[in-house]
Amino acid sequence: MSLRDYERKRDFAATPEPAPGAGGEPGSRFVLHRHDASHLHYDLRLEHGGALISWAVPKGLPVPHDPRKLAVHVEDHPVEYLDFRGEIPKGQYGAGIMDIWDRGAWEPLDDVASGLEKGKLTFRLHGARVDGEFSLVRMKKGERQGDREWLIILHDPAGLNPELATVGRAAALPATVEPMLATLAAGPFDSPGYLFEVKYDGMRALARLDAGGSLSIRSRKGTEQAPRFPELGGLAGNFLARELIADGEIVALDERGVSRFQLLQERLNLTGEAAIRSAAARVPAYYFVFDLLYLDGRDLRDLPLDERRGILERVLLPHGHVRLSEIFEASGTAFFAAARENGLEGIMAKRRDSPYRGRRSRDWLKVKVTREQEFVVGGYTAPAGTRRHLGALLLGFYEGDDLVFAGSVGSGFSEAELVRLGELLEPLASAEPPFAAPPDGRGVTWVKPELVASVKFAEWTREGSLRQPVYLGLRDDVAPRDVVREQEVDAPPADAAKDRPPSDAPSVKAPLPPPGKDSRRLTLGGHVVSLTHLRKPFWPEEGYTKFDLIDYYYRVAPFLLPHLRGRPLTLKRYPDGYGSEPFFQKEAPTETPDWVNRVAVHSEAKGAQVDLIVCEDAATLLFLANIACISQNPWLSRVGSLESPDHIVFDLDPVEDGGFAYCVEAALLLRDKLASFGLRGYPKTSGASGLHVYVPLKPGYSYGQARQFARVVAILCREERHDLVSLEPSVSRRDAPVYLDILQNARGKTVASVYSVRARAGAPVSTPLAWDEVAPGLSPAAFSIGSILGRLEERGDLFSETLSDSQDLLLALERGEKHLPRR
DNA sequence: GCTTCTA
DNA sequence: TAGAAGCAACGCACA
DNA sequence: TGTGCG
Ligand SMILES: [Mn+2]
Ligand SMILES: [Mn+2]
Repeated sequence: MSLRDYERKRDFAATPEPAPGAGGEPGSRFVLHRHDASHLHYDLRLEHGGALISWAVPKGLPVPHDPRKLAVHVEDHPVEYLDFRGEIPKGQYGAGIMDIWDRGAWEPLDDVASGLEKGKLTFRLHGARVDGEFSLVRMKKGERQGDREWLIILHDPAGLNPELATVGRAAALPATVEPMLATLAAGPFDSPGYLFEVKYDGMRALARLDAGGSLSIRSRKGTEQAPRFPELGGLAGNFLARELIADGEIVALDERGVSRFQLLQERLNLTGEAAIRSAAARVPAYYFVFDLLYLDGRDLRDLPLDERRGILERVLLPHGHVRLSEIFEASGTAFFAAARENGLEGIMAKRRDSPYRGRRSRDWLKVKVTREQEFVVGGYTAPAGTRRHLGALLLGFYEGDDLVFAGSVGSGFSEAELVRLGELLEPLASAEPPFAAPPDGRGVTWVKPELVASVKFAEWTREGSLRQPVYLGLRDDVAPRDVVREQEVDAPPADAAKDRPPSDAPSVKAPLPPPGKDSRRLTLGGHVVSLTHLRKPFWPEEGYTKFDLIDYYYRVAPFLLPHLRGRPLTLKRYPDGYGSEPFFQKEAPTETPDWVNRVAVHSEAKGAQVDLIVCEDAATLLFLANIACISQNPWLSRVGSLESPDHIVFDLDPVEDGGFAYCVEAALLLRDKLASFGLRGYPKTSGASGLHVYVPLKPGYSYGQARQFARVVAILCREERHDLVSLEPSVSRRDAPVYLDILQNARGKTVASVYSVRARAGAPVSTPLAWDEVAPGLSPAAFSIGSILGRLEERGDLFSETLSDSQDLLLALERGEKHLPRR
């Protein structure tokens, strides 16, 4: 079928629908339109042979309970229709609102041409909402509508995922929202608790799309930007959403693809549609989206950043002028170095667990390559020599109600900019200096503090003025009263949860609803996790099922994830429950969803790189629980510094069953030995039979160094209590009731993490302890999936300091020397 | 628990 | 088509 | 260089 029918039915002067165009590269995309015309229906369009083969699907896609639905074959549409959404005016063909319900790639499972001919086409849709196998089958001739009636049949009923409708909390679309602002950080840092992102150099903007399709794009100051950027008018076509609020940065890109505010400037001082259109052609703007605050009836702002980002990636289809911000998961320092090399302005570091708050926050940090910030223009000096219009701008920032003088900037102006500044400043002239403590006023024209300029500079002098300032441009998206001196804060500790008011402290999640069936699909952070065999007994004596294991990990995730992030895992799987034969697995199995993070590690045996799973989010944790990983077994080091452990582990195992009380005694001995080096150890039950004591380390020690130090401490313990502590790896030669194992401090070795469930009777959990709990009477069985959540709610994460209390071994050795026994 | 190989 | 196999593998310490 | 250990 050619596009002739399509063209014949439409008047392109009257409908916003696209006229057939060049077509572009051939592909195999599909779109499912929701078409609110005389009857609400859906239109499925499959890209093939330079056009879209189209079916009207009156009752929508087939669903599990109704897997066969009518589809009416209609005229081919041009490929430009893939992106189309809008209102077709009354009187036109197909009048009504056309919206994109899903789209993506389709994959024919047999030959398309012959399938169309024969009347049977089987294919998969890989959309953002739908991922499943379907057939289109032509019904027998002779019925009404000739041979236009087909059936669309769903083959795998697991295919559809409406779960995004329950993320966040129900709320009406807010009329306005305040943007979350970042705090300046002193320098780059590494922390698995943070997401690192390109810092775009442009104009911050919140985009709001309502159910009627109208788009508003607001600057930080709240002024409407949409008319300035007609190329962003199609933003709705980039989102699988009917209503949304997104946060991002409008930028102009240089030839290397780097955003530069100076380029965007050309777009900011225009009036008149024609001028805007021609500037848009010369300097196109792009909107880089980095956050999603609202989606189709759900307010997402209280969700952690990780989850918001996951949902954003799921509903945003980056193309054209709307893009997704670039992030970097692992090392902030490495990313910063790369950013500097590539001429970026800097990087952002955002706490993964932070909610979106409409104010300046330390949860978002910016690390700048060059120092640059906004200043209020408070006056200008007369030109000298050949310079015209003005010499320098006098700059200030607000401290409370006072405008504080910060120096003058006299370079960075083009001739045209001098002219423009002269025109803008003249009417603002004022007899009174705006500064609270004005500098020498000779030759200065004071102005009302209304203009805001962006200025780059080398540093602040001790007197509080700018060294080597360079003018970058005016910006009208920042209110003068919001201009303050940006104060640097120190890089946060590696711990995501320390130095943090309790408002954002983790809390136990509400339980998942109990399973009605044996399987279920759950959407978490925009990822769909398939949960299976939910009613399989995993602890038959206690009546715990696999669902109970999954539910436990779901609820404990806010506490556990900070301890897992960045660490490769060794999987130990018990498909038939805690008493069954487990098997180990390192390489991510083929069925691992593609959204699960991995790190490539060289495998000696395979002589190749092997992808190990790194658990960064709750969805991954539930995937692991579903494949019967009862405990989580992370490395002692993290992605980015895999050769360098961030803690030492002392593993205290009772040599004989029931020897836990000896472990308690040995742990107290160990604590004292560590204290003699000035070190703090953090105890937890292993959950199985013994205790673990962690000593968090400063970055940079090798596994060998960590182990060597652990050995020194272990030997001191043994020397003091031959009768209590054995260091003997050989089981048969242990001559004391506790084996103090330091050999786990090696690359690739793992220890059951804190909050891990153990494959033991009663489903015990590895539980952090306060030292005063490490005392006679302590029982590891007291902490289990049935009992630990209350404790967590009450006491918080007693292990959070293992992520921040990094200790220096050289210092420890110096301090310990005086306590060492004489040889 | 799930994929892939083998009979 | 049912059933079985596979799914770590490396560093360390001591002999 | 091999074996036990985790
Ligand atoms: Mn239609
Ligand atoms: Mn142990």
